[in-house]
Amino acid sequence: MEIPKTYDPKQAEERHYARWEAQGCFAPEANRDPHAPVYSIVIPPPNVTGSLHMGHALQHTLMDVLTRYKRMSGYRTLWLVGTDHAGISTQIVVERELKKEKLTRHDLGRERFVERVWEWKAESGGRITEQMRREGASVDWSRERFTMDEGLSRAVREFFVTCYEEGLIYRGERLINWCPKDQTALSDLEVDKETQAGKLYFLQYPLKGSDRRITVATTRPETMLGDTAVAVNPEDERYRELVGATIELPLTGREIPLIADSYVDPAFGTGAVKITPAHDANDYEMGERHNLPQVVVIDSHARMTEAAGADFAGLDRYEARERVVQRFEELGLLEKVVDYEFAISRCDRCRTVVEPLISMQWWCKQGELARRGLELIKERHEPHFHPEVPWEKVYTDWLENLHDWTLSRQLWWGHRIPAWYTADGRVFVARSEQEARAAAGTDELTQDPDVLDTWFSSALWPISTLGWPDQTRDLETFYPTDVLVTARDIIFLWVSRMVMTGTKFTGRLPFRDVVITGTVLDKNGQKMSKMKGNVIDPMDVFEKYGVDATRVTLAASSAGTDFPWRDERVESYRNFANKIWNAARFCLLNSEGAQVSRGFEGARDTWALHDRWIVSRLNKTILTVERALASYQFHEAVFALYHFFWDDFCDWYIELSKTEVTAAEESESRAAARSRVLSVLEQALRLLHPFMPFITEELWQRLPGVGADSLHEAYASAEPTIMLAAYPRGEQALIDDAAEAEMQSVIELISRVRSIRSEMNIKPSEEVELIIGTSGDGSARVFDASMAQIKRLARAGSVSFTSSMADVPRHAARAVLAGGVEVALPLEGLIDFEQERARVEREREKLRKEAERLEAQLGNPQFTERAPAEKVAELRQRVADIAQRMKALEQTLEALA
RNA sequence: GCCCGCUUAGCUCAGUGGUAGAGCACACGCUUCACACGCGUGGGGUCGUAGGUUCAAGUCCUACAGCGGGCACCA
Repeated sequence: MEIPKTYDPKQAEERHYARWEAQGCFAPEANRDPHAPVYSIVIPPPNVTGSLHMGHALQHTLMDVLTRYKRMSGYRTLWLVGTDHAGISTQIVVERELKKEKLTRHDLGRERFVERVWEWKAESGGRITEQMRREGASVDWSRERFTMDEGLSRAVREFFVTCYEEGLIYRGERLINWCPKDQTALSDLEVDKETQAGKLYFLQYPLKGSDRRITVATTRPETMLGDTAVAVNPEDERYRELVGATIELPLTGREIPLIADSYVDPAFGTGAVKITPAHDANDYEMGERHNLPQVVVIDSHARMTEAAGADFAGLDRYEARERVVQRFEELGLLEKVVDYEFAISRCDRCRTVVEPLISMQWWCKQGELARRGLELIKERHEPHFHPEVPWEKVYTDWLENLHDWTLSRQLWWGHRIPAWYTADGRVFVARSEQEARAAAGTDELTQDPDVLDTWFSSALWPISTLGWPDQTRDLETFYPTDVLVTARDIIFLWVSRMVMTGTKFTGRLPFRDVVITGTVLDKNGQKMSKMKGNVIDPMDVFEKYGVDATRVTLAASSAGTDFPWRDERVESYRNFANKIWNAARFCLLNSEGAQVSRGFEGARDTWALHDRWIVSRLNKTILTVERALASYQFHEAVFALYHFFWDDFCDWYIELSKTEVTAAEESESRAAARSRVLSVLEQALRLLHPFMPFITEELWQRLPGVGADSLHEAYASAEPTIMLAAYPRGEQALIDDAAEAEMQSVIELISRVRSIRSEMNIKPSEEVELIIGTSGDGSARVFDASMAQIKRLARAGSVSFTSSMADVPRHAARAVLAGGVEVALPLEGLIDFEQERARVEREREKLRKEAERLEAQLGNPQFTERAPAEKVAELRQRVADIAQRMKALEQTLEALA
């Protein structure tokens, strides 16, 4: 059999995914057991415009690990996939395309533009799904959904209309976040607050009928053109007698009142605040309280309006700022300008500074929708966040402090708001235009031009993808889902809103668990961003190191906290993949006459020590993996598998088995040993499959004796594939602590001999003689049974036992093992007595210190009284062991004297 | 301002009250018939600081320091 020495990921990756998909392995229907338990996950739908980033790769890896694990465990498993229409992002992308043709969306008109977006989606939307195939994501493509599919759009209308009828959705004029570039309203969650170095301007306003002036401080002087009051704190002594006075607002000729409001902080600035109800959220509220007029001086393009006065109309907001400041200076009304750091809001799509504007929009009341979710998290900790700290609290705090949600967007791409208006301005909200016409009693209706926030349809994703509002079989079977795996930045935008819709429309939470992953940072711990140019494309990493290595790296790094991406790390897992490849290569090159299925036939007491040991280690590993995955501790599962495979299986088991496995003569025992090694390998491949789907399939397919019989019974009729093989179950009965202890003593013996060899600079090719001194406690029997292995791995030509170390030649290096077993290597001519004594004395000193510490602890009556009896016994045992070893070391020193 | 997280080997990080761990890096040796993307052997730690709880603290509590994050209407 020709097997290359180095694993080439690409050829495996290209072959297997297409086959799995074609054979329907990903769909829950692959499972033929009518009583199978159900496991389901819905993917957070990536933007259809996008390409995968490291965060996706991380989340998808975790979801795929869970999905493959549950599928192999016999669950009827659905990982539902789809993409999001991503309103603003997609519209921007297509507008950018149009710009290349020197066109704007307005040139095309709404209908043609929307067609154009659909065309674009048809051409480019497949990129992200192709990338998901590359990742090995075992999603069910037969149920792929898009948030603008007819079914999902129907769900959106149902949601909207129901809430409208219940008074949860309403239309109203309020101050909103407006993006002057994208020309749309944004919700509070779609703007990023940023601190910025700027200036604080102190402007003086003259009082009417007096030469007094009142000074106000502002970061946005241009808004003074829209001031309709100045406010002070009613308790503020400095201004008390001025309340009610009239101010002559400079540059406008307008007269505005000086009012009192307890919102004003007397300690900040001058204690007097200019009030611009049309352009500031706080001022808006104060304006409502005091019935102040709203003077709109900035328009939707962030330019000054006619109302700003002839000198300013048409100016950009920043030009206007300069000119206002200049005028104040000319008038002698600019008191001072100081450096000041303040927060500005940017559109999270285009980074433009948003403008607060008063605008008519659709809103969704959040309080009532959130109530059930709040009860569940507070009373039952549902959904259960992983890690629970800090996300449960973050989520709870947000639900407790909700503002109404701005639903409408002034875009063309998205779900059109299902509201129609008559010529005289009456509004009809309905599931269809026909319904609206019937209700209005006229066909002369105009539909609201706005579309809904992208997150509105996302909020329905777990139910709409399964068929809601119809009570479909899928909805019945797969809802609620088991777990949601996502990033922290959409806990509010998405997670909380799915909870609202899920509890409202089904009475149940859409998922039991929520796994919040950390963020993948660059190698310096910086957030990746296109602007910084430090983005690592997962496709490049796949290309360089292979998909499996990348997946394991991500799973191993995901302890819930952010982590820097380091090539060294993925390199080490690339090496791991190669290790797996070569271990399998060894097994296959020595597989003649062997079969996986014949691995551990026969009574256990006929197995060799290392066989009982590896089976015990294997089962402990399986139990660890089970426990780790049940609590989403992916890194723990990876570490357990990595160390089992590399340390236990490769470094020890294969080496311990080599004498038999590589025997030149064909024999029953050689075939049996080969079968056992193959069988452990095969179990390990199954265990690794959810993390490393490609290499495990590639190798599994080549193993002798795997086939239809290897499949989980739920998939009995399928084509053989490791992804439908049964995931190993950990069996307590196969854990053999005695075998592990015995094996440990053999390993210690070999390691100590190797250590001496290394210290004594004995060439690896040179064989040594070993004399083992045992005190007749049965350890001689253990070593004797593993004689061939000890000889091979310690490179010993001969091994003999003695009951008295006094017989050992003086020219020997010695060591004392746990349990007082002694080992000596006669090394005529190589021993420097002085040096050897120093070595032994160092060891004795180490033991003496440890014994001292332990004895002090045992000498403390509070310890022996209060600590658990087993702890005390364990300590006594250790002290006894040390005493025995010390005694042996003393004798060794005497022999060297 | 409020809330939260982190601080463990040179680096990046695991760590469940009871003998401090991994990967990488480093040092020495190795064409040992699966693998140099490897094998063997080593060195390297007062677990941020100061208190407290406990028989016992890297682990639990309090304060402080440094770093990072989230929320917030201070002009």
